[in-house]
Amino acid sequence: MVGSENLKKCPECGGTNLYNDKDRGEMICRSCGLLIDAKNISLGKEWRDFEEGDDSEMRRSGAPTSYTKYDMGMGTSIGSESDAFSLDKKQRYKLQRLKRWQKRLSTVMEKNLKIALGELRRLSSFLNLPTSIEEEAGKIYTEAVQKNLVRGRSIESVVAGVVYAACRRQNIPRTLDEIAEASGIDKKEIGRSYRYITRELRIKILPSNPVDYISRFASVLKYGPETQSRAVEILSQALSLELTSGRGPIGIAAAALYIAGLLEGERRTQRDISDVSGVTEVTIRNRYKEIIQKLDLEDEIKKIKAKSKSKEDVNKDDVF
DNA sequence: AAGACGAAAGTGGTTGA
DNA sequence: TCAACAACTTTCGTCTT
Repeated sequence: MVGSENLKKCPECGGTNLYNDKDRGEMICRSCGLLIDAKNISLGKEWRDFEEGDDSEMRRSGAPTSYTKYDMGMGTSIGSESDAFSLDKKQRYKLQRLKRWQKRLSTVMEKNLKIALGELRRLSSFLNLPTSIEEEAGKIYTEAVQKNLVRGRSIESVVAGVVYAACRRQNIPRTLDEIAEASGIDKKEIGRSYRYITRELRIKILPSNPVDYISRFASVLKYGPETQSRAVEILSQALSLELTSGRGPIGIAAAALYIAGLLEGERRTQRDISDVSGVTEVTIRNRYKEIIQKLDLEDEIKKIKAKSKSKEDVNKDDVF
């Protein structure tokens, strides 16, 4: 069973060496780096069994458990009627109390989870996130509810924060701005919930890698594949020179793209890049300056600017 | 006129006493 | 808990293309 994805061609370079990154829900051309189809949403875990022969391993009854179902597809209740007969008075009382507690807890929690998971579903489909992220976000949210971390803040803001965290965890970062726009929640509010939840649940999140932003920004800005790979190259050099420590990864990615655009003759204004990336022109300029200094690109850029200038002159001559 | 540049003041978060 | 601090933003004037 050869997947049909192998038959597709890259619209940019015509190459057939495509890489279907299921975790990210992205299709990437291996020869030119073009992001082909970001909406190619993966279904995450494959739980069906297509191997011939012994399929008993994979046979299931019922739906797969999922954190995006509020009770993971299962219900739990403490004790049954018949249990109580085998217990003495004291134990029976204890059991009753437990049952009452569970009922109260679970109804409050379930109500919360139902709303939250609905919102989560809406958000992640709006943002075109793969189900693996929805799963992880659901899992984190469930934990947060169990530890009473949602109290005092809106369900929506916590969901947004949790989605942000899940994206970061899977190295498919979305900017806070994007999530803010999709959820209608203030950026600061999302950041607050995000920090609170990750701190309280001790979720380890590595600082995001600027490279993770390149393909998305580049495709919105309609940069060609050469520019993209040039930007990645610039990034890795900047990374090894430790230009990046303590700096916001988005600003670095934006600057690398800006520089790559200059070098490859695909000029975009700082404003364009600023709009897409959500960092200001000032920050792009600052990173830009730092990077071209440390990478000795100043001369090269001067040359290119001079060249484009002389080209304009030539064009003027042509007119007359 | 639009884009690029940079100074100055303001914002929100982190850190360390 | 508070102040110092770094990164980033906002705003604005100036220079360049």
